[in-house]
Amino acid sequence: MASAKVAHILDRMVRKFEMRANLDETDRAALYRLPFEIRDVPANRYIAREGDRPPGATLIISGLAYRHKVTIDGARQILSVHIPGDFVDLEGSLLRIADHNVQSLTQCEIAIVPRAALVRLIEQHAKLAHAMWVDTLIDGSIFREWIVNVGRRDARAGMCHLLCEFARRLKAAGMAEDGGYELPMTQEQLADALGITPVHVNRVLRDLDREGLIVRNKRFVRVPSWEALRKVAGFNENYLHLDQAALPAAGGPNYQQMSA
Amino acid sequence: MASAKVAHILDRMVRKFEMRANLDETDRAALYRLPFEIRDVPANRYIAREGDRPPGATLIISGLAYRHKVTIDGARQILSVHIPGDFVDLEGSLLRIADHNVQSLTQCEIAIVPRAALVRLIEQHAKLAHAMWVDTLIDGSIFREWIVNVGRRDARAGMCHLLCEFARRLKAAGMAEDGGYELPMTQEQLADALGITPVHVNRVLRDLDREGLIVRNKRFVRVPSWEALRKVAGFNENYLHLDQAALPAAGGPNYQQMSA
DNA sequence: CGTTAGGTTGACTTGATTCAACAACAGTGG
DNA sequence: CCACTGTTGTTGAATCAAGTCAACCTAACG
Repeated sequence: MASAKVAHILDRMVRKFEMRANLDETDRAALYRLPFEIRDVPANRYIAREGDRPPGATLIISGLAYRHKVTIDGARQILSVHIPGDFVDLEGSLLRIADHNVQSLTQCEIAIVPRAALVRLIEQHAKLAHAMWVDTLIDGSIFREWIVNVGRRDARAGMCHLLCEFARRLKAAGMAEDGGYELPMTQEQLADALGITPVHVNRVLRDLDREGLIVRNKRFVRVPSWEALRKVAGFNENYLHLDQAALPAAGGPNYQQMSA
Repeated sequence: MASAKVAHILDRMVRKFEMRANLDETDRAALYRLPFEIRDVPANRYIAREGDRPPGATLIISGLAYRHKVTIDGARQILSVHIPGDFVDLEGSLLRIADHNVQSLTQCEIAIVPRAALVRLIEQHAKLAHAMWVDTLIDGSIFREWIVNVGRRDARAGMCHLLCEFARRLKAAGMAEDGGYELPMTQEQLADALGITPVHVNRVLRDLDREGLIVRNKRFVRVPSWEALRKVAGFNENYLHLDQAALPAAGGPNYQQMSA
């Protein structure tokens, strides 16, 4: 396929799904043939709202976005942060109703894929459906880790864990160097991700800085020792399933070994 | 199919997946033809362990089970509670490695479905794969609500929310009357689900009881006014997606209306 | 009938919140 | 170019929700 040779706006997404299942050339071509509409979104705009039934699924092309919910008394909880290549509301297309909000974190380019096209795609390409399902499973795994992060880690450990997760995911996406990265969130957003107050975020970051666990320069965070940070966080990256290569088909070459 | 006529051990699971996609007779038959091995599990036993690669997926036939993770310093966080008809570790079969533990809450009957059979099933029955995927999406939605529950609700509201969720899910599964239900967890387990201490759980329950929001008799919880409890919890059941009927196929009768 | 798991309560401590003030900075418009 | 404005970040002091520690109670069970 010619489209695979030149840089394409859907490349990141395709590359991700290639890691989630054994796609063949037909699958890849179908992905590249998906219709979509590109939209530029300024920072902090709603992309989908709880209760909505959006017209299509949203794919992040560039920039970052996050999911969140707001409690009855107005407190916000951030649920996840998404990077280019992520679909942020498959739920909206496959479930009846969106159960959470999606908002742009930075300025974003997004692609809206009409629900009809997406549904057809997964009906006609079992491997792609499988890849997306696996993606949903990994999302679930990350949600679980976040439950632990807000439920059972104190602010300090929780913050370090969040920093480790960002680092690892941004690096895997080729968006961060080893030395550190641009933290894409305000302290208020960090607070809403950790289930604490912005004031406390500030104090925790200050203390981490004083201890030398991180070095801040504006929003750029340099980490002198990942080992030290991971230790404070109790960070184990298994839950990100970054190694998730495609599973062999039933009866395939690795199959015996796996069921043993 | 004869097997659909008499009570069958897989009925609950089949009924659930029927709600998740438009299954046809072939799909249903394939589900009933799944090979499995029944196992009796006493309360509080590990069913799967973090880091494991279990030989198959575990389906709960009777009893309750829960997922949990343990932090580096030994604190436990419960991630979800599962009822009969739920697969509790599809992750184990579709991802490389289990990222959390699964334990029986009460005495359980479980069915172990060999990974091979499951993989074949989803390769040969796109609708079943779709149903399971939708199920994974709903699991994800519940995880998100739990992030909110531990992150942004105080102990009192969190407890009420948990009580509402159990009530609603148990009722949907025909396992609770309107008046109340047998709370299946110890106070320590409730604490681990809410990210607080057992002592505090005790005090919160005592206060709710004193206020008349709940009436306790051993572990049986009677709720005089669901309305009142929902209000304290800020409970909105959307996230459970209980109405999740099967989505129409692309081009099906409801399709126009939906993409409009 | 002792043993153990689960539940209950009080006294004290602590991690995090609240409130309030102020500093740094970017963008905007006169 | 500078004053004005809003957002983000920073800090101290007081307060509070939840944690800790420790004692004791109750029911189930071999």
